[in-house]
This record gives sequence, structure tokens and C-alpha cells, in this order.
Amino acid sequence: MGGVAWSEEEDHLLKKCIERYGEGKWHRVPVLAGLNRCRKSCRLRWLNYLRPNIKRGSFAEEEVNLIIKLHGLLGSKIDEFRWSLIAGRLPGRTANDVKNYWNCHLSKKLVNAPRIEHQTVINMEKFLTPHPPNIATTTGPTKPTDSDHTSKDNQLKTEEKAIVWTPLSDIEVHRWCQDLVNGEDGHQGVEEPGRFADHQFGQFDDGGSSSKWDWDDSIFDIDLWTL
DNA sequence: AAGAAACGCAACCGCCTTGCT
DNA sequence: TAGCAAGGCGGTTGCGTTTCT
Repeated sequence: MGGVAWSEEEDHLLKKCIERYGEGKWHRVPVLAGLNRCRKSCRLRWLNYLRPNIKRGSFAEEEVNLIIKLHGLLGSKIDEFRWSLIAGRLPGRTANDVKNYWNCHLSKKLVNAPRIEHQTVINMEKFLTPHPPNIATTTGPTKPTDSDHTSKDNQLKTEEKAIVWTPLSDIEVHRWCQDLVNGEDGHQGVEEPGRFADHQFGQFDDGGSSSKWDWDDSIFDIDLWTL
């Protein structure tokens, strides 16, 4: 392993500690649990291995497809990937799981599949229009923009378009994500959020505890401006 | 059957963000 | 406002397992 493996005894102590005192206050966990581990190790062990409803084993096809699409959405034009956000769309999966799966499986496979990435770029350019957009935003924070932008600045080179951030309307965000998940460049109108959520996201079996979640929650908690 | 190579994944590290004083 | 501590995250490492030759 990458370090000293956790013993069953350590797992038991950590689990008991979390069950008794709850998550958080990780700096106290090693002391409370009587573990000779740092706070980070305890937190990681809990989040990635001991936490209830952790789904183990191979990824389902739907999960893989979603990872690919969300990775394209969240990572293709941005310097950093957000594994936690992607993992948040996959009940029972951890960011570490998704990251490992991507690094071991998908990153290699997709090297020879530029079409997917290209399509994602198209999708992003379609909705991330150059500043100023004159689109009223009703969702979330707005990316700080340079108020000194001139009309000359707006004449962007093609390769710069996708990194110029502008607010999206609710409808555009829905349409954007619908395209990505459906894998279709051409959208078929704007669906109401509930219907979309049921069709695309409410299918995972995580043990029956929370097999469905609200579309609004699932998409608007993505902080589009901090990706 | 044995050694090499590839794979899978748990764990660690360093950096960034956030909240508190 | 600055400094510190803790939480959180992505990238990387390293070792056990599996597959290949």
C-alpha cells in the first residue's frame, strides 16, 4: 500500500469513535479513538472505507458514462478536476474511487477517443459565451469578471472562448447538463427538472437509503464558478 | 512454473480554503 | 487585518494481486 495499512483493530476503534462522537473534529479523533494516526489519515480512512453505504466493486456502465461526461464537463477546459463533485453524482462512490478509476481505466482509454472531449468542448463553448452575455442569472454566485473589459477584449480568439466565464440562466444550465448526460449535441427542448432527474439520475441502487435526489440539488450545488 | 509487466487501490503528501481569534 | 489551526481536496506513491510471456 501507499503507507501503513490499517488493521481491523484500528478500523474498529475509528468506527466506534465516529459512531460515538460523530464526524468532524478530526484533530480529536486520534486521541479519542486511541489511534496512532494523524487526523488526515483517520478522516481518509473513514470517508473512503469505513463510512456506511460505501459501494465497492466495479463501476456500472451508467456510472462510467457519467464519470466520462462529468469529467469532460468539469475538467476538460479547467486546470483542475473536481473528483468530489463527480463522486457526489455517484451514490456510494468516493472521490478517491472515482479518481483511481479514472487514472487506471478511463484516462488511458480516452487518449484514443478524442471525439468525446471534442464534443464536450463544443458543448461548453455553446453555453459559455464571451463576456458580456446579458443573461440574467438566478442561480448561484457569479464568477468575478473584469469590469474593465472592452469591446476589443470581447473579440476573443477561438481557444480563449471556453475559459471566459459568464453566468448561465436556469434554463441554459438544465439544457447544458441534459445534453451532456444524454450524450447528444442537439437538445430536444427543455425538460422540467423533475422529469429529467427521474430519468437520468434516480436509478442507482445505494441500498435503498437515498436512491433518488432532487435534480435541483444535484445540479445547482455544482459551483459553476469555482470549477 | 517462474519471472516480468500491468493493474488496482489504499494511503500519504502538500497545497488551498475556511473559520476563528 | 494577520496569523494560525483544521478541514478538505487532488496528485502521487508504493505494494499486493493478477495477467502475460
